[in-house]
Amino acid sequence: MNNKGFSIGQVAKQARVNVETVRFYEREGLIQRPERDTGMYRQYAPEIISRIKFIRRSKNLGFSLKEVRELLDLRRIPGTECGEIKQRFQEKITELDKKIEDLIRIKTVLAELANACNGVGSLDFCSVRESLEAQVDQDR
Amino acid sequence: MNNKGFSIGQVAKQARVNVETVRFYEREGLIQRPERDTGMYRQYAPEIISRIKFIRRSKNLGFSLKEVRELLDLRRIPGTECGEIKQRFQEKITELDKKIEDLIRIKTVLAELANACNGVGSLDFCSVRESLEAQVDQDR
DNA sequence: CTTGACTCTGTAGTATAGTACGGAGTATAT
DNA sequence: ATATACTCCGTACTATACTACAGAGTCAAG
Repeated sequence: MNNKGFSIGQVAKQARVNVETVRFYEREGLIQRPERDTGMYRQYAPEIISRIKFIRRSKNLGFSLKEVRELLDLRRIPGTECGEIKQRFQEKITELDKKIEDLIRIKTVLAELANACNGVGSLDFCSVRESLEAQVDQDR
Repeated sequence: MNNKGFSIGQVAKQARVNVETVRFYEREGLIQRPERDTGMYRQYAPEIISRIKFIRRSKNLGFSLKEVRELLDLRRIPGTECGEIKQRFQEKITELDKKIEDLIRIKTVLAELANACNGVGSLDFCSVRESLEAQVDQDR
């Protein structure tokens, strides 16, 4: 080993995933194939850790790995004009705004449910229903 | 058929899922078993549609069906005090806030990436790296 | 009273996202 | 030099969340 970088084990530990997941992400094209040291061990630059965390965060927010890959690949579509790239980014940002809205909506439902519980014991089902119904016809 | 309610097909169509999914959610305890008509067909009250949409929205935001079930079951844990229920809701709301923060963070990354693209052609990788790195050590 | 659309139950199949494992090589500490 | 820990590759297994039948019953229209 000529240690000019992180080993896969170190990366996995710091990104709080396991080693197999790092290799899995590599196979799936979510992270680049790293350099290898003399003994064929993977050598990672520290940036990989934030990248893996980014992937995990995105996944945690309901993006599929395919979507995350698209997100990360936006910046280097060969032969694509800057304007077009910006356009695509804008679309993604709009998607994110929609998700944020949805989260706020769910939060509102929960807050209402929590408040509906005023007396002792069980909850008034009517208010639950109202909270849920307020969500109708948002469609998607 | 004695039509005092929606059929499973009508519900599925309105909630934009397919019929099998409605039955699947029933099996998984995410929606209640509905009344049956004379011919053993399921009869749904209109509220079911908003409930299914709520489930879908939550899923789209990275909650597992198990988590959604927990969310929906919060309001009727037998023998649980109101204060405790409220406490649990508060925990969930805190989780949601975290997700909202994460989304905003991802949005920031994308916005920065979009801006990094100023000239013509490919993007400056440094700014990409910076954007990603700004995310480090948020840990989860 | 039959045709076609819909529903029933149950089981099997699929896609996604990992996770585990076997057998072998590599590195380091004693 | 040898035990222990780490890594390699490839394949197999798992959980989650659907999705697709198969074979039978139900319903409404013509």
